[in-house]
Formats: sequence, structure tokens, C-alpha cells
Amino acid sequence: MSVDTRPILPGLRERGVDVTGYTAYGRLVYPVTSPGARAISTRRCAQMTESQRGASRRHPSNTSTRPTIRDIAREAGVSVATVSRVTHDDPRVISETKQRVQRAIDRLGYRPSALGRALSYQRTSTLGIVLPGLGGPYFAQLIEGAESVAVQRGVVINVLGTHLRPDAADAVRRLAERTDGLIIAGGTLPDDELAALAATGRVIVVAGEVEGAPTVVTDGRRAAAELTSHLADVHGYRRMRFVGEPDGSPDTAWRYAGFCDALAERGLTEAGEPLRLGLDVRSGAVAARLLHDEADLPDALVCANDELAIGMLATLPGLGHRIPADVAVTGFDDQSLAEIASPRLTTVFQPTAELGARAAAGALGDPIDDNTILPTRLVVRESCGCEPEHAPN
Amino acid sequence: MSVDTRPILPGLRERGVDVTGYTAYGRLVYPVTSPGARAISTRRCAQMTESQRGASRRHPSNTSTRPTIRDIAREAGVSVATVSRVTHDDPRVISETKQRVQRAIDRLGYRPSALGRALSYQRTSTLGIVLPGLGGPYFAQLIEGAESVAVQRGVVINVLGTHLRPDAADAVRRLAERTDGLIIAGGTLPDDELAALAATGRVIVVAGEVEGAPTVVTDGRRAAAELTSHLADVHGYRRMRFVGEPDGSPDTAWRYAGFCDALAERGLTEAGEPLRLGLDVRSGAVAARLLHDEADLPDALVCANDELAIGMLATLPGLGHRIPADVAVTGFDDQSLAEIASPRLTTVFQPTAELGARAAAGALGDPIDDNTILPTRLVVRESCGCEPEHAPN
DNA sequence: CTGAAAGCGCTAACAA
DNA sequence: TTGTTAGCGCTTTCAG
Repeated sequence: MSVDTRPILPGLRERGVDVTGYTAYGRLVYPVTSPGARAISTRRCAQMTESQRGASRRHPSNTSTRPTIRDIAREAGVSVATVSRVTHDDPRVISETKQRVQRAIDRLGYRPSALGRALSYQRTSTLGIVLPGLGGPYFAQLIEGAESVAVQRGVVINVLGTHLRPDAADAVRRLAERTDGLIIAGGTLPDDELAALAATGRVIVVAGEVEGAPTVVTDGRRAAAELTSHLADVHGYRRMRFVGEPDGSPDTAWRYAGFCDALAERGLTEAGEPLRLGLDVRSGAVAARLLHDEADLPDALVCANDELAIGMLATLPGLGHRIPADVAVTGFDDQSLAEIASPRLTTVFQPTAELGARAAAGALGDPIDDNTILPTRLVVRESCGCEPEHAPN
Repeated sequence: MSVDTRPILPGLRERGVDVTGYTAYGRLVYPVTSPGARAISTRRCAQMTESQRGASRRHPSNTSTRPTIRDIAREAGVSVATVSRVTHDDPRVISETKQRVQRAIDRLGYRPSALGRALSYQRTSTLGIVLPGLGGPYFAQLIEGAESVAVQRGVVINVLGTHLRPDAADAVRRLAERTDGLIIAGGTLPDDELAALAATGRVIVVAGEVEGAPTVVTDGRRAAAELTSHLADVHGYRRMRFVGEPDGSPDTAWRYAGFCDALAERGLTEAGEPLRLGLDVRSGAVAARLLHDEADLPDALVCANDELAIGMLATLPGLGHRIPADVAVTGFDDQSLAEIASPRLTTVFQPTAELGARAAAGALGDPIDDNTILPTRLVVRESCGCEPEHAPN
């Protein structure tokens, strides 16, 4: 029961890598190959005396192999074909034998191997989802939407976060092999890799674009322009700045483009370069500190998503800047948090789960348009400077 | 290019379910079976005239079947065994034939089927991770840690979020079937299901406990007690409240227990019931509003994790409560965000990625103790009321 | 109504 | 050095 302090993760901290930190969208946080990595377990092994080996403290590896269809057949005194029929509720098998087989199944605790089935069916009943990272509500919702259609089809979902993997493209290819369809989020793979993959099979791209595969998106550009227009026309803000990395993902690129559109339309210029950071709460907080240090806050900050905006809400006030009195802040996506934080967040609603659901249906073989565009909606609340509609706070 | 507004997600919104909202830890957000679910695609199909069917706008389903080892063998004029040897870099095959085979492989774009291999090897080279939800940095880090050892072993990771699935236990069983090992987070499965699964094979439980499987944890109870003691002894807070659902996960339960320990030790009582909410930023914001409405803030809020604390930071100031002047707030986990938000968060460091790495190694067959306890560390910053050590802000 | 057998893609003895 | 063949667990004709 003593506390174990020996790290198995190869000295990330020592190398200046922030092990604690999580980057939702962009950076790689661990080394590809590390010679020291296996060391601990082998060393630990070597240290053990023969008597300790396999002793009580070590957990026994369960070697009991699962029963196969043949075991059941033998046990029930029937052929494997009959067992297979029983597991498929085939009406042809007479109820007497069915009973017998079922009992054998229960007794031995048999469950058909997914692997065997997949090989035979030539279908894995698995849907792959490729995302940049796994943090944050946006991707969680996307997955949720996909799950909702997957469960109905008896399909399981495999999620792959590419930014957790140095060998992203290869990992995706391997995933593709194990799945019947693939949903790939924009910004996960280089364009050429994406295109190659798209050509290869049943893939749907969400929040991105590619030649050769259907896409499911929202018109972030238009929406961002609308949002920015509100800031300019209703509130008269002139000095606005974008928070997010336009080169990081198509979604962010579109939103930035819309932001620029609205400015240009009014002869305005950006109050500064985009704050090129990730898409997580942390990046919002970092941006807030950066801005604070610059000591020249713009009128309004247009964040690439709600999480960035939340990061600002959790940082700017503590630094002495009131929102929206000193600086307006807007988000994007309308996560449920947006209407709960204070001030409530002005943002753009986007049917994220629906994106996932559509993509899933398409990836699973439903007919789907080459380019599905889902609607967005400007959601004006208080963080832009508008009055609370009613209600206390 | 017209915007498509027909929902495929079965009228969640209409039924009062918040489609936008994401619950990281606890609630189920979509229906199990919904009769209307398939409707849209079939309807859409039916609406189409014969001429539209398969027309330009619809994406062609790629039917080109991948080449198998036999195709390569034929193409190269060798046996499948030789092809297999080439794909395994078997030194026995003479370089001349190797070349020939390799050319065939390249020409046909052959990649060995993971399925076929798995069946033959009796090993899937896949590690399963079962988590409650996929949002938030904590789980992302856990996965990251696991990935770091997985990549080194050429193993892919399969993540399953149980709270996205109504049929959690079954989904886990299915996952177990497709993987060589399983990491299961505490709070994902009912105890009995967990125990049953633990008995079945190679599973490691992280941040939880179970009879029959090794666990990897931190001593959250001790850490929480230490944190709470700091609040009481250094700052003299008397009225403290816990934010989090102790029944939601073992981790939270431990932390709550430690909180209570420290109070009891000093003859203090809780300033109120725990605020039983989820573990995400949103829940923190909700808690903040709840507290604000109660109009009687405690001295200090001990949050079950950093995300809850961040939710408070993003809400309380806007509601007129200064942190820590009016109320102290502490987190747990020491996500990187904690030292960036303002005020900087007092919290407890926990080697989350390391937890994942250890668990992964164990699940993949490395010898592992029945109970691995990783160290934590109290991280005192400003949100508890301590002075900033140095540095501006 | 049930069984035998071929086959899904691959690996690994065992032979040659 | 290469080929033949028997599985791995399951499904599915085709006979009976």
C-alpha cells in the first residue's frame, strides 16, 4: 500500500513538457518512441525473486479461454450450424433443440466472437470517428450524435484522437480497416492524406472539406459575419479582435473569414492579429493574459468557440477587466454552458449533435448529399453588451 | 447548397431534452430506441424519382473490395505463406522474390487485414478504455497517458464513453471482446457488472475499486483532507462546502470523505449539503448560480475537480462575488488551466496521464500490483486566499 | 429441421 | 527458400 512514485511515462516533465496540461486541439504532448518506456516493468520484473514471481501481490493473468461455437455444439450434441442458428433466432430450429442449445450457451457463458462474425460477415458493425482531440464538449456532442444513430443500428463506435498520436495518418488507416465507415473531422489530417482516405471507402467529413467524400458542415462564415455585424452595428464596436487559430481547422478558418468579411464590409480593420491558440478553455485563459499584458484591450473579442470565451470569463474579471463593460466577448457553438456562465454568452448556435448524427448515418451507408449544410442561429445574450432580456441576472 | 434543416436526431428538442447541452458525467441524453429515427433517410429515399437515384448529387458507395493476401500471391506468382512472410520481414525469403511480392503489394495497394490477423493471432492489438464521458481534460489526459504506452507496443486504443450509451454494460462486454485488455474508470459501471467483468479477463480499474482486478489510483481522501486543512488552518475558514456528487464516482467519494475528515478533525460541520452536480465546467457554473440564489455564500468552496472550479470562476465574478475575497474556491487535479485562470487555482496535483500509462501497461500484460497508488501534491495558489507568490497578478 | 463443408483473411507448423 | 495445409470463430449455402 505504499505510494508508488516511479513514473512510467518517460520523463516528460523533465524535458519541459507539461504533462498536466492538455491541449484540445493542436499540440503533441508525448514522444513517439522512448527507450526508457518499457524499462520500469522489465526492471521491476528482474528485481523480483523467483518466489515473488506470480506471488499473491501479482495479479494472475486470466488464461481461461472463452468457449467457442464448437464447444457449445459439442456440449449440446448438435452441429455448429445449429448453434449459429440459435444465436440468430432462426425460426427453423425446433424449440426443443433450441432449448438444449440455449442451456449449453448459458452454462458455458458463450457469446459469439465479434471477430469471427466480422470476418464472416465482411462487416465489423463498427463506426470510426476521427477527431483532433477528445477534450471539450464540442467533440463529445459530435460523438453523442453519432452514438444516437449507432445504437439504433447495433453499431459500436471507435473514437480516435489524432493529436494524441504521432502516427495519425497510419492510425486512421488502421482504424478504417476495422470499421464499416469513418467520420473524419476537419483539421485532423493533412489534406492529401484525407483525400487519399476519402478515395478509399466510406468516409464522411464533418466540419471540413475534401474532394471525393461527402461533407457535413455549417456555414460558419456566414454566421461569424452575422455575429460580427451585430457587434459593429448594434454596439458600435470598432476595435475587434479574433481569438483562434485560423490555420488550425477549417471551422476556425471559416469563422475567421466571416469575421473579416463583416469588418471589410464596414471599412473596419482588425484591432490586431488573431490570437493564434488552441480551442480549449485553457487557450482562452492564455489569450486573456496575453491581452492583459498588452494593456490595450479591444472593444470586443470574437472567440472561435465557446470554450475560448469561457476561458476569458474565468480570467479577465480576475485581472480587473469587466465583461462586457470593458470588453465584450463572444463565443461560438452555443454549448449549454453559454447560457449559465456570467455574463451569459452571446454566441452562435450550431447543431453539433445533429452534425454527428448525419455524418454517422452517411458513414453507415444511408444516402447522403455531397454537401450537407446545417443551419446556425445567432444567439444574443449579455456578453456582447446587450441587456439581459428579463430574469434576475 | 441549400441549408438542410430537417433533423435526423429523433426530436430530442421537442421532448425537452437539451440537445445542445453536454453532460460530462452522469446523464443520458438520447433515447435508446426511437421509431422515427430511420425515418428521414428512408423517406428521403422514397421521395426520389428513379432518375435521381444514384444521380450526381448522391455519393457513390465505394464497392471496390480490398485485395487479400491471395490476390497478392497470385499476382506475384508465389504462395500466400510467402506473402505473409514478406509482410513480416521474414529474413528467410530471398530478396529477389521479396521484391516481386513487394511490387505486387504496392501495385494492388495491399494491407493485411487486421481482422484476419486478429483471428489468427488470437490477439487484437487493441486496448479498450472505458470512461464515463469524453468531455474534459481529465479523461483526455488519462487517454493520453494510455496512448503513450500503446503506441510503443503497436497497439491501438478504443475509447468507450458509457454515459453516451444506454446499454453500457453490454457495450463494455462487446468492447472486451475486441480488445486484449481493458482499462475501466471508476464510476462507469455498477459494482456488480464491474466485478463480473473483472473476473472475465484482463482488466485494470483506474480511479475506482473492485474485487478481482488490479487498481490504479491516487489517495484522493488524504489529499482532500490536506487541502481542506489548509483552508481551515491557514485561512481560518469555518463555513465550507463541497461541490460534486459523492455518489457519482469513487474519486469524488474519496475526495468528499477527505473533506469531511478534515472538518470532523476540527469539530467543524459542513456549511451545507454537497452540491450534487456533474464534474464539468457547466456544473460549476450551475453550482455558482445555485449558491448565488441562496444568497448565503460559505467561506470556501471545495470543488471535486478543476473544471467545477473553473465554472465558478467564470460565473461568480459576473454575479458580483469576488474570489477569493468573498469566497474561496479550490479545485482538484491541477489541470494546466489552473495556473492560468485568474485567480490562479489552488488545487491538488494528480499525475493523471501517469495513471493512464500505468493502467495501460497493466492491461497489456505487464506485471502490476493489485493496488498501485500514485502520489498527489497540494498546489497552493491564489484562489484559496493566499498571496500571489511573486509575479504580476 | 439439421448437418457437412466451404469460406472470410491471415498465420504457422510441417514438408519439400 | 518456398509451398501446403490446418486452423482462428463464425456464417451460410447445399444436401439430407
